[in-house]
Amino acid sequence: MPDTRDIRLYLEGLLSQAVRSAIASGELPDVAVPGTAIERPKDTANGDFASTLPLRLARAAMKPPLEIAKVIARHIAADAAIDSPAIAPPGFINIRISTSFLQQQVEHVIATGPAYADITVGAGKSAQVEFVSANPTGPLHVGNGRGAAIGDALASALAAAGYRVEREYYVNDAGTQTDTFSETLYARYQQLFNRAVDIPKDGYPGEYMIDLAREIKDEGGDQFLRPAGEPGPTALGALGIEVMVRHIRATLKTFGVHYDEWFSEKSLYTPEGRFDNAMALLREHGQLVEREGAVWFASSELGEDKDNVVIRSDGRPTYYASDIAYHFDKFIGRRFDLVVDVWGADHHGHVSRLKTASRAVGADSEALQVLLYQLVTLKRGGEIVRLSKRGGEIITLDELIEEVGADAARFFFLLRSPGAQMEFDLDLAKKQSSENPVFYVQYAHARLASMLERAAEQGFSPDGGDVTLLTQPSELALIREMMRLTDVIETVAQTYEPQHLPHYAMELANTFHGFNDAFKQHNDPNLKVITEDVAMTKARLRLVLSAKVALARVLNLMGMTAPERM
RNA sequence: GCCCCCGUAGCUCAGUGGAUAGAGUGUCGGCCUCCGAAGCCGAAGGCCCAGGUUCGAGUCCCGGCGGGGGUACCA
Repeated sequence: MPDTRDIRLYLEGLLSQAVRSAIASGELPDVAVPGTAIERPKDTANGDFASTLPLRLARAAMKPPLEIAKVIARHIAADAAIDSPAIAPPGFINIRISTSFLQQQVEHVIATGPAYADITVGAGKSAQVEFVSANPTGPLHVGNGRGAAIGDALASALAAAGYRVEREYYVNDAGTQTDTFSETLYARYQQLFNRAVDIPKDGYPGEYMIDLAREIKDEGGDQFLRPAGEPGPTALGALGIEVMVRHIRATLKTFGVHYDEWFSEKSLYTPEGRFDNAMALLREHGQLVEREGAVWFASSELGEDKDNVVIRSDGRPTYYASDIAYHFDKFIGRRFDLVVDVWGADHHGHVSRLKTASRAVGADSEALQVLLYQLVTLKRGGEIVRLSKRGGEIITLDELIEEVGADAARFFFLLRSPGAQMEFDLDLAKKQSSENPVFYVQYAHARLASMLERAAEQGFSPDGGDVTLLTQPSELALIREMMRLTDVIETVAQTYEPQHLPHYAMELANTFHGFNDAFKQHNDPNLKVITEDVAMTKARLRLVLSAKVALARVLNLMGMTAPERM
């Protein structure tokens, strides 16, 4: 018998066998059969799975869809995993999973444990998810938090889907923003020694630059001070970046994000390094042209609106050039099968030309996926604040975590689809109350945990429970809901949209609460988990244990904790 | 101007071309002598406008309207 992971494939097999059988018997004309025939009906009253195949075949078969449905349904072989199929107008075949199959899934979930719902669609391919990658010229802000939550959950989902996943942060420690940062830092540093200097016009006005200068002064004294009027030492800028990266790492660690690789932009520029390699390759292809004293990538010949500068007339490479070299390293150097870049939507103008450039240096055209997330609007006390790193006042990710906690922040960030602008209501996220949906899910986990604990106190253990005793609608509904996690993981891995995780988590929690309170609703104490019926109690504890495993898994995928008590 | 994202319930948002469009929150009404009321059950309330494709459109296409973002030898 199949299990949760392959039930859909199994049913598709049964279905296509039935179609072949119907054709062989002459009851169905020999027509081409489209794939992906099994879906999930919205309303489970219509079954656990359904096929619209008859509707799709109707035209080619020249028969009414309902009639086709009848024929195919009749040819579906009897199988222990399903009850006999039903048909519904205008031409659905509805399939209900058998009770014994559902019961067995409790054992399946418990047996697979923390790996429950792992699937194999990734087929062991290597995938890299690069996310946040904010310039180390300031602290992470709330918008970066959205990128962090999305990227990390996506990476987890891809891993669950069977990819070998690496998480990466691209550190922009080269380029003009770094220079501006260094100049600002040196100005702040000099101010601490009572020199009357202003920060550069396009510099970073934020207060954190003063804190950073002070931190460096406290550690290193006046060693970076140069005679008045002279530029600051390059070592100061480098140290500033280093400290800033340290702060960013600390913030992300608090947020529960762990990277496999912190990739330095500067490392692309070693002699004969990636930058040289990538540019040499483009030059070989005749795709670099010199014009107006600068070097341009002839991207318009590859379908872009216009050419883009890769090396400025002053000899310094552009950000675009760095990114070409960086992606050359990802695809050609490190040979990732799939690369997902998670970017803020303000970078969207860059997507097309990066894809073009990646292809030009030899990457497979489908291998680069850029996931854009729209900007975050903050709301506090009804006031709407736009996020801007350049503006003096920002709300940092640290402050957000401090205020609402990492779990709540992650949940809220994930709840919205990346493509939608989101409003982050600080007042709501702060509330440690029932208005806050994040607690709903964690509360369910805590109740599952305490139920097992309470049972243990009374001498009951799930060990040896007989799952075939689980026949109540509320019990079977909970199992059905647990089974959906594999579908959710597959969807996230295919669409790169992790909002399905929190939504599923809420539904699973809701189904559990329904199961848990069924005895109240039906006013039937026999529906309680812990009763005097020892066999029934053990069976239900087994279900509770499996539900806890499933809920913990989805919380874990979202990077949230699964509390034993709250 | 051109390009991208978004318009779904009072509010914040889900919704792989399929069956009666969902959740949270808010409003109203029930439920603690009951394994955790951070909970459960119920009610009211909605697809921006106008065409098209399809057996079938919230979903795809065209055109409007509205909000946001981009269009640098910034990143």
